[in-house]
Amino acid sequence: MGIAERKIRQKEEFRASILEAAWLQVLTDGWQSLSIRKIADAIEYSIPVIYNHFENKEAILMEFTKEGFQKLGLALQEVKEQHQRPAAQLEAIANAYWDFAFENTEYYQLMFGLGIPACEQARQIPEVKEMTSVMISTIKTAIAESGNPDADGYLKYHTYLSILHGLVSIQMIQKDAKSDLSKRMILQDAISGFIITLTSK
Amino acid sequence: MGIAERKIRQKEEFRASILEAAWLQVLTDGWQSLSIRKIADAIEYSIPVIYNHFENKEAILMEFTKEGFQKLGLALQEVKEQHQRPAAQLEAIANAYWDFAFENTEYYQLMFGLGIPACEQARQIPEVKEMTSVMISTIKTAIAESGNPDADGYLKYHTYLSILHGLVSIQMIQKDAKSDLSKRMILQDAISGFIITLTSK
DNA sequence: TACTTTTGTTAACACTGTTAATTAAACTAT
DNA sequence: ATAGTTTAATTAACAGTGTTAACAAAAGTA
Repeated sequence: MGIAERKIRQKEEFRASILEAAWLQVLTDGWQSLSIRKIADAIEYSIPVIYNHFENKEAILMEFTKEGFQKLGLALQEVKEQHQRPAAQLEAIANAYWDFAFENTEYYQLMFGLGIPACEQARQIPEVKEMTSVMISTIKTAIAESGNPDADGYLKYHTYLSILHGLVSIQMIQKDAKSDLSKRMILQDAISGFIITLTSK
Repeated sequence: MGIAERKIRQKEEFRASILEAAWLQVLTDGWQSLSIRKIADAIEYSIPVIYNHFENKEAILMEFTKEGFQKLGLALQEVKEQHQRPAAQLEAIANAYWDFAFENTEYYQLMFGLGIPACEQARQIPEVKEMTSVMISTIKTAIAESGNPDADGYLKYHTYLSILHGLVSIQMIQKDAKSDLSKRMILQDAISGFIITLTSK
């Protein structure tokens, strides 16, 4: 009864070809341009066959999200093993994380829900500058009054904003995971850590 | 010649009514559900009139993005003025930033390009756990071997991941703004700061 | 060969953003 | 007040999107 096996194998190949065509599209024009019709066109089948293998478009994107986390996990594990001291490991992991994100922007955007069209030109908005200036000025005076007056204000500002944004957007994705209080503790922890490294040398 | 003035005023009112209807829709069902047709329906006009006031849909969303940054900027400025010491100001700003984000999630998502559909259920993916376990285990051993063995590993993990994700996604938005080297310096700065507060008391 | 199950296609539904052509309204000048 | 001009708004369509019901074709089974 190898006939059933072959069917399963064919089905698996079909599924893989869908993902392959979809990923090619994502790599070419970004995940926003992915459409069922384009996939169907690429694999030279009619549209509804795709729904025999994936419940909907979201399921296809979810597949890549999983793949992304898997790849990232492996990459982090790998660099970790190349170091002994935990501090060195954490540094290596951070660098690997960074590299993964920018060498696989499509993966990363899917994994963390990035990529609203309106944000593409967001950096040119004057309101952004006005907001950031509040932060920058505060950080600069903090540095000036600290025991480490030759720290780079802009660098520290980016660090500060990144910590804030990272905290917020991570918590925003995993909505119900934590209590408001424990979320606030994470914020407190990160910010107090930042302030310490900012004001002391 | 008050007639020209009135026209300008009417045009401004029209524009405002479009934004009002659009924002109501965003608040009700999220920015992903916003459509030109729904706006036209809400203001009881035909579809193309909207294009007399906004170049396209993106321009409408951009308007809210600007509004968001303006509101955030004002909120930060306000809390800053309530404190004297820069360190206290930075803490207050961080809290205000946090509050703004979660009291105005629609604004925040627009401002930072968050909200891909596939990410809603992303926390249940097993691959995520496997990736995070690499980080968590490293941090826990770092804590154990440090002079501060009673630190909360999960809390520090969240801080670590948030810093990384914040750095990445901020840099991803403002693509060309900085050189790769200066970006890497920001990463280095943030991570070394984190490690210091992690391993030392 | 006849029957059943699986597989694939056609065609449509209900949406989306955007725009050209056309009509209705408002204003200007005679 | 009427004729001409400019502005405003509408209808209708184009080109897409995800999704699905109804039907036809192929494959496997008796």
